[in-house]
Amino acid sequence: MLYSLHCLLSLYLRLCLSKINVPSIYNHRRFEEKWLLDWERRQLFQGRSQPGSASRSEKLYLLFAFAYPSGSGLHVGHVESKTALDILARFYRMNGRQVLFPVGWDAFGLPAENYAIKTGVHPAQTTRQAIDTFRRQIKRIGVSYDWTNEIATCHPEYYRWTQWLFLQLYGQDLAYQATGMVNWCPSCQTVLANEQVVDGHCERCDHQVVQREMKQWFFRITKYREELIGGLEEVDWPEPTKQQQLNWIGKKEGINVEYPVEGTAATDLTVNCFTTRPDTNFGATFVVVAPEHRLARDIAAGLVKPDTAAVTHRRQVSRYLRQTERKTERERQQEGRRKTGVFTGLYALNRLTGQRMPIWVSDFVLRGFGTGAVVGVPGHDRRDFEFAQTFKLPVKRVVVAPDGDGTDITSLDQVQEEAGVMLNSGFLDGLEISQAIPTMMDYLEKRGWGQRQTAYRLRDWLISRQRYWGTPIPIVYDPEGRPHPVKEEHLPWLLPTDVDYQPQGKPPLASSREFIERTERLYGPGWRPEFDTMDTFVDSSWYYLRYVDPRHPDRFASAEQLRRWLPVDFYMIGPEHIVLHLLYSRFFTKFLRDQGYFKFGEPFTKMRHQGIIMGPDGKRMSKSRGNVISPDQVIDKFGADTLRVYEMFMGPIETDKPWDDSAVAGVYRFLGRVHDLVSQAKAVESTADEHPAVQRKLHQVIRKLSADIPALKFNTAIAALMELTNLWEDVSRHGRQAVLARASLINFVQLLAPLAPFLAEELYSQLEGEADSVHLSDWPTWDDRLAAEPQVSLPVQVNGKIRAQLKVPAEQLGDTSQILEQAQRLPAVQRWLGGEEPSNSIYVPGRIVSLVTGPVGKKA
RNA sequence: GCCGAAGUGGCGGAACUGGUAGACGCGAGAGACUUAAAAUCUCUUGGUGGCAACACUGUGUGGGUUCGAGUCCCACCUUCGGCACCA
Repeated sequence: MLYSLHCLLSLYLRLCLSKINVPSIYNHRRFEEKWLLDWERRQLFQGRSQPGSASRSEKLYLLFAFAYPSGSGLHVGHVESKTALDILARFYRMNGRQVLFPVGWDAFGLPAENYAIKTGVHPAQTTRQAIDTFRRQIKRIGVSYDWTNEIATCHPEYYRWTQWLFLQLYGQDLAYQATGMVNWCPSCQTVLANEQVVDGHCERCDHQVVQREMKQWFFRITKYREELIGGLEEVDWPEPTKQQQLNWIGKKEGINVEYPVEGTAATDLTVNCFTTRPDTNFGATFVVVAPEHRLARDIAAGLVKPDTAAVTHRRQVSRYLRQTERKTERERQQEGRRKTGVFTGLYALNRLTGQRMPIWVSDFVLRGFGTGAVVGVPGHDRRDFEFAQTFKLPVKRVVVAPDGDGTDITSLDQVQEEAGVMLNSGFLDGLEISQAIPTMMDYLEKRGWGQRQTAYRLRDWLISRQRYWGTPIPIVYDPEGRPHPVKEEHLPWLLPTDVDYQPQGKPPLASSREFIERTERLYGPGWRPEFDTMDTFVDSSWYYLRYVDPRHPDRFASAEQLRRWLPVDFYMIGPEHIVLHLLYSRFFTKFLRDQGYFKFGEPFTKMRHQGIIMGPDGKRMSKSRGNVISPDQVIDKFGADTLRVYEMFMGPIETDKPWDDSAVAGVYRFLGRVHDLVSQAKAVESTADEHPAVQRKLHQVIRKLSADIPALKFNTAIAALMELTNLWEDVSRHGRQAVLARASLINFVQLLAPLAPFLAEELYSQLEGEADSVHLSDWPTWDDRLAAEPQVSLPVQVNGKIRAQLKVPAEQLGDTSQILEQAQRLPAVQRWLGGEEPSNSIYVPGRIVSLVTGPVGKKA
């Protein structure tokens, strides 16, 4: 019964379908899975040497940002950039390049550990599950990764080299221990990374985070700060990204000016202030030091005593230091720009003016930048002005603003920071700021009052984390507490498994008996391991090196493979959170180069960013908003090719764009038409018999895709394919009439291959049989002569407005005088010229004709 | 506040080096097929006026350069990212 009903239905359907023009027989389910298994079985993209013509020599290393396998799986935003890179990989393979396209997981990290604290499930288990999910989802979208060489940072075979890298840095004194301020959550009893501090509160328990001083491990990245600036000139990166790196390094040229300190019995006391604007020093009226500054501490400790009211000042300063120390991040943020501070009772002598400048302590001065002391020029620095206003300190004008305002400065908007001419400044009077700065620097240096100095914002990298799920720091302490490197033969220095990762106020590793016993067994009684693990940025900032030789047992990668593949030719990475990762990666690269492991100093030759795919509501996709689109849903309904082509068609890869369900259906329709068109196409005998317009379009499209794909302009590439399809359909009256030769049908399918690899493979197998793969075929070539339009329609402007079109055969496009004459004779042009002779005639070959009446050189 | 990016139809977007603004897709409207719906196909689709030919107008705002400006210059407005007392 059911069966006969089904038969009737399908018969009916077939009858209906035969009546309408294009019976859509495209069904992705029939073949996507099949080709996936086929590619895997034939190991099409595995290993680092693909089969193919002998010309496959030039290497191409394509790198996708290291992915953290989160528990919630992939969403369609991840698909975009993976697909983009996969298109490049497939395109370049077809173009004879030797392609390295590896995959791996940034598998250590907090989410898995937090989940473990909540549920008790071991992070290794959740991580493995998450990776399995990611792998399955990525395979489904047809990304041609080399899966046999997959890596994960949580595998001992990976992290032994992370530890090795630490030891190399340690050996060169670039890894060191120091006391530093860290974010401490009193409720969770643990240190938090900066990213875990949201609005001054703990990300997990919402408790206020406090600053706490702890002994920590640092990497001396600042050693490379100049090279990290200079190297940016060598690379092809988006300018804003370079700018962000520069801002982060924050190089500032200035001068340290030394002021004698007065008002105390000590005679040789000075205070050293860093400034980029010594030109305004005639306008300096006070000095401020950071609470951590030595002078402030000495006063609080009673080591430096002001001549007058010494006890009061000491008491006030030490109270202020205690207050600021106790301040939470939140309190500082809430304070905003409101200024606090106390007078020390001491004065700095401004030797330019002979004036005594009161020395204050205030926490708006940062200890980590410059000298931790600044000279206050309230007339020409907004911050200094606010401080002067709060504490009623004098304001003096030494620059006339470009608008000529030379009156007393009484409001913030009068504070002139940028441009102007000096006054009330002795020998600087009348000079522009830009000239006054070097003049003053020379003057101060000549007298020994100051010394030119460069300041940087970049600090050394704090890598210690009191966390479980990370790479153990390969350090052991002797019974006296002195650190020693773990011996290389003891690597990998395994992460213990018998730990209690509930927060207890000490690092989770401290709870492992095995870890301590292991250390004592290998190093002696009383020895203890380092209990901290490394920042996961350490793991993820050298992975691109391991990728070239992921199974090498004795080195992080062999010299041969490093030489062969690096540097990375193209890096695709999101625009957010890139500053640190890129700085760290570049730092490691420069370090290992200096150790002689390779020659290059910049790891990523070319880099581009992908945008964010927003939900259908135009907002960022998130679980709580309920606007997350999963690739699995889309693939189930429309197939992986539709998902890929749609995402590439949405717009430029680097911009943010919203998801649109009905546009997805549009792409599905397009692929359906392509499928039907090709699979039903009858071929003409030879390319000589092809329909000229379709043939021309095909060659134009081959040319366009050959340029658009390497330029990542996938949206216009797909539009071109649609145009070709539309034309082909029109001309062939929907697939019934042969218009192209077999060779051209194959070319069309090849154009499709990088973008819609499943459909292309299916159609290719119909045309060529199943023995070959379209993905191993050679990218089609075009013929410029066949692509040329035989006739061009030239717009003709009269006085700047288009009034007519002139049809010109292609071979006559170079004949300027004839074209101008013909254009002038067009009826519409005659009408608009109104009988006048043009005073100016312009012909831009192949583009436009422009005729102008009236006086030459003037607008009509 | 500072640094950066971007503003084009109802929507996503296209436009080479200053040379026909709106390719391609979505949506919408009308029609064909159908008992009907869906699907599919055909046509129309920036705005205003006109039966039409056609004209005017139009790329955030206001100026400018040019035969010609979405594109270049100046000023401003808006939105989105990043940093945030960095001397």
